[in-house]
Amino acid sequence: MKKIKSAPICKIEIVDKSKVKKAKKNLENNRQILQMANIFKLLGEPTRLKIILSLINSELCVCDLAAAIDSTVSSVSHQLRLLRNARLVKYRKEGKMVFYSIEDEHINKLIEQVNEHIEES
Amino acid sequence: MKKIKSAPICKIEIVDKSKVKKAKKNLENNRQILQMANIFKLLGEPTRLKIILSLINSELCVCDLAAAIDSTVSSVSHQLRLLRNARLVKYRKEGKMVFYSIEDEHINKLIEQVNEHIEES
DNA sequence: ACAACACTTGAACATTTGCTCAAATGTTAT
DNA sequence: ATAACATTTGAGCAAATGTTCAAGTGTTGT
Repeated sequence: MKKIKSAPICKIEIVDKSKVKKAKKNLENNRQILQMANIFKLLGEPTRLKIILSLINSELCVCDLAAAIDSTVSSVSHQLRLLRNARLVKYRKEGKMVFYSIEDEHINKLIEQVNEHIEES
Repeated sequence: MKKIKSAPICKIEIVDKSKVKKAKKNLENNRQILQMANIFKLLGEPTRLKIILSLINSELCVCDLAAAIDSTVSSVSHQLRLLRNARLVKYRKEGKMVFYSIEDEHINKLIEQVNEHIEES
């Protein structure tokens, strides 16, 4: 049943070649995977997640965001830049103030999904 | 000259107190937020995300997983432990081999949601 | 023009974290 | 019992990352 060929990384052979092949099919689009990982990573930091959660109800200026999540304006601004770049939040300028809000409702659905997962454990 | 208007964290006052209050309401359950962030963080690393994506079609043993994502058995095993702890994957022992699979379908839905977000940019 | 303000940005620092290597565990076969 | 094997685990290290502090940008009001 098992075949013996020269070992690549593991010492053992691949156990089920067809399953590995199928699995690799899901990994073909590497650029997309990195993009997905980046979105998840951004939501995976408490500070940034709190920013997102704060923005679910309404837009907020940077200072109010800092107050809401109990952080500093500088730290929040740094994180907002990352969220902006990934199009998780958008902003609107009004005089010297900048109001941030959530870019689209996929984010809200992501939050809901994760909550469902958590509530079951 | 300096101007002191009862400065809290920012020098400025909170601009919209009611909105900040609402925002804070979403942050009350800190334990839950940390749990959510942890799930996102786990999916936010390319290696781990690839593991999850590989497991979408079928269960795989550790060695085949390593082959699928082009990594080492040790590295994969380390990451699997984290995914196991967060109940993102489950496992089944068969002799000296261990087969991993996805714990529940919320994970698949998370992946779908993120893809929808990406496809729009 | 000047100062105050809301926000952004860069650099330095400490912490976190993923990978590698080596050793350990537990299972199966001889 | 010994050997081979699939997987796990711990320590060490380099790279990534979040926060802080200070300086910079652009806008408003005097």
